[in-house]
Amino acid sequence: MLHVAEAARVSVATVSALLNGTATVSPELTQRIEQAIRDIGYKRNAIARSLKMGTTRTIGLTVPHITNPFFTDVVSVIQQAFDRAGYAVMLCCTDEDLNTQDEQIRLLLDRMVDGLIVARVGDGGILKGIVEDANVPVVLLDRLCEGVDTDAVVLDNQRAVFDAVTYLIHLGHRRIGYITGTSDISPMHDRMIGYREALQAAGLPVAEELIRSGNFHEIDGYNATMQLLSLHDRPSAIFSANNPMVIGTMKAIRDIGLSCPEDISVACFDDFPWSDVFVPQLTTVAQPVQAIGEQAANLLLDRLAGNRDAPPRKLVLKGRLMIRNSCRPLGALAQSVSA
Amino acid sequence: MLHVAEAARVSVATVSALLNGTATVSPELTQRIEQAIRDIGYKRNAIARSLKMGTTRTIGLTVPHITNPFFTDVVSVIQQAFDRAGYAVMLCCTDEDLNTQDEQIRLLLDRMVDGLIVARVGDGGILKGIVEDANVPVVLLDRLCEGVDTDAVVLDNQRAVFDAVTYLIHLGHRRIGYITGTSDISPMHDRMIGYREALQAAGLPVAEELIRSGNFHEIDGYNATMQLLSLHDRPSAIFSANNPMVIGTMKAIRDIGLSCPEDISVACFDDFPWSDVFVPQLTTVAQPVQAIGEQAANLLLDRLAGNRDAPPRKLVLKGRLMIRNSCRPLGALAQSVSA
DNA sequence: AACGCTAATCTAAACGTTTCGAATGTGTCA
DNA sequence: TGACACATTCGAAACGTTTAGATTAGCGTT
Repeated sequence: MLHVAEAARVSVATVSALLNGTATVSPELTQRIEQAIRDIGYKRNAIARSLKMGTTRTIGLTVPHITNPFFTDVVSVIQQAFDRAGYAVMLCCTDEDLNTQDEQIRLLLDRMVDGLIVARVGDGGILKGIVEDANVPVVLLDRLCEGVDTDAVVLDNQRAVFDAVTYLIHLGHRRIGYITGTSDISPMHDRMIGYREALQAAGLPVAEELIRSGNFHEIDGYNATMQLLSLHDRPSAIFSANNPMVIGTMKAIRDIGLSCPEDISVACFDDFPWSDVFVPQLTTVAQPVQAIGEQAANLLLDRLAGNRDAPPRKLVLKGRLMIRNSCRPLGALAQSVSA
Repeated sequence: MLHVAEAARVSVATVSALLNGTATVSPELTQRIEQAIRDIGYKRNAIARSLKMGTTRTIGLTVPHITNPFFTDVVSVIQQAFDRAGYAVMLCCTDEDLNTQDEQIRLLLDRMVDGLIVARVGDGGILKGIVEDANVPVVLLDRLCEGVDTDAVVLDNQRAVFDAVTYLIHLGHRRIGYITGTSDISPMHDRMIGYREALQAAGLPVAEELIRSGNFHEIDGYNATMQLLSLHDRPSAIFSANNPMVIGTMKAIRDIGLSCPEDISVACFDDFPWSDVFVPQLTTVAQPVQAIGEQAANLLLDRLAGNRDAPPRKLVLKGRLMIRNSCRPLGALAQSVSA
């Protein structure tokens, strides 16, 4: 900017005023300055600007795994939304590890991000302190966090699983296996409640041996399914509360020599682009990823626009059961269908 | 830092020296400073540091679509690699649009990223100028760019498709449909050459009506496949050079009442986690995503470590044909197999 | 006792902006 | 003609660091 000012024979203050439109500058100087900018190929240094202004027009986004199709989609939507608003997005993957998350949040804060969108992990770690200090607005994504009172966008997980399991019950299933991630995060907790309540509402017992948990990875789904299938009174259906884990479920079913849906019905959380292309077409609970991403972005953008004092807003969106053909009717129902 | 210095009754220079280890400071002052840092909860401001140092420990990464499973995986690997090295990653999605890409690169450069990894779009746009000015190192990912001479990591696309199409020919296929993305990017260009050469090497004619192109989206694959399947002498196999488009291919086959592989064989580029779980298990060309991401990160980290003057390095990795069961043998071969 | 050496610490300038308040010039009005 | 308002431009401080060079203190030598 100094060079531009010299070349245009004006002060840096005038150049700045022109660039920001903070004061009127005469047509003559405008002309000279613009010429100088072109000649020099000048680009305003956003770092210096950030230092002075205290704002970086950058936000931080942390998710457990970007390869989880739910997060892939949500990240994509969020990125686009902030791109439109002229913000850059720093992306971090926490790998479901609390220490990693804390470290990354610190990294982002050091870099003076204007806001944070967090699909948190563990108990939230330093998040609590950050929200309380209230210097940078935080939006919780997908997962609430006990003791952290801030904007959030989540799914009505309990209801979504309740509906899915009720659907299985209506098909005639009585023993329904349930595979969950670690229950320290709210969606897993709420989904489990949905499962139990659906059974109870139908007057069915909750058999603890049908509930298995793992650490969100394909291999965990595989192992959990293997255990369920080797039960002497094995379930006729399995619901997987996590998308990557259902891949393991399908592989286990195949490896054990069974087939879906003939021998065992399968449904899972989170839709994905391939789900209605292949056989079996998987019945899933689809999250409104577009809406989730946009709402999260909007909440944060609203705070960034200056609306700091409004009380925390919690948006709860509805899932949608995508009924395909990976679950088959049992007993009397099966006969009436096959007849 | 000023507050810390005051609280510890030292100068800011001493605090800085301690924090950076650039000079020895006495045990006594060390003690006082560390205490003050704890008391105040001081965090070093990375923006001010960046301004002074001219480095942000942040890199920019642009890809066309993060939802394309190839890019999802590569982005994930790259993010992890830079995270380990203490760098933050700014992610941008260009949506296959050159103007968007130019704008995002400018945005990243304004923010003084230390380096750039670009899966470019169109003809590269302002990339050329940036590489020539050589202020910030650039690594090309997946796609080379004419006239842009810099580090790059790409696949041997020609060879990969050559192998895949040759495999189809060995199965007895003579009319092989080919669906490509827009040919202005190097992988699409090279893959097409691989297709043509495989046919020629086998003494087969290249029938132009069997070649269709689209814009990388599912719907384009759908339309292209519909056209191929309504040819009066329709192909017995289809190779899709792009992963998202193959979803459209599968849907078109289903909608038209055919089935894969019985009526038509399908193979495509890019492997994905679901490919060996469902029916048909898709035969794909798997890219070594882990290696691609790591190599790209390493090339850039090497430049960032100071190795600026080495000539551009171009890494060409090999794809791997994952043979599953979406392609069936034809003619005499089919009989010998079914016998 | 004066000197030089080393180690520890400090002062102050710089990085590239923004912005406040002052300075300058021009035209209007009494 | 002098006072005043207004529009335009400028000088300089500030944002929070790093760092070169200056200063100081401590200590062994001669």
